[in-house]
Amino acid sequence: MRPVTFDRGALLGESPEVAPTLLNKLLVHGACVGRIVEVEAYRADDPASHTFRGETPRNSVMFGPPGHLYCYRSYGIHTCANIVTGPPGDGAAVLIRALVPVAGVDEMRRRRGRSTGLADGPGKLCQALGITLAHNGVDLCGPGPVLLVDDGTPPPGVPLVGPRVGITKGVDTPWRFRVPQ
DNA sequence: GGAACGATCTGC
DNA sequence: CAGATCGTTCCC
Repeated sequence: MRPVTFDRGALLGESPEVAPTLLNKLLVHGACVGRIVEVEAYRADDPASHTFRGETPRNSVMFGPPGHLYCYRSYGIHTCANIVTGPPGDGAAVLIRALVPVAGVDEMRRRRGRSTGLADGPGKLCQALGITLAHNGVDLCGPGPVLLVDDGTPPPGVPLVGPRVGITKGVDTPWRFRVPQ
């Protein structure tokens, strides 16, 4: 199958159901391409979500249409990237937690200042791909600088499932999904 | 107006 | 294991 930008309609379901279907899709910025291998689901009725207490200037993109990129600053230092899911008004998204580098590895190494551990964390992958807060709100279904691409690789039949990490509320909700191995 | 708290990463 | 580092949110 020829690589195509992701079908926005496939993002309209509930965040925890959509999240595992995003595994093995490609995130593209310029020459840099990474395969999504770990994600977490967040939604508005979820105390761990940025949207739990309603819309604010920071999280407004999460209340917009699906297929857009929600970027935020974490711990005052890192940028993290989410794919907005559900219909407008839902306040749901899928956090991209890890990528496997596919192309543009030299550029990723240069941005990261190291040769390994390029994109195995939500802050690391944004640095590797050059995703910043300036990309908040861009349409991943195109046209735009950052794209979500389906190259025909299916998601794993049985993803690894577990609790989300780095949060203090909703810690028992198993909405973290990974490609096995 | 101010203080507390992170959906993290790195180096010690 | 603790420091870095700063925007967002909430409370006074």
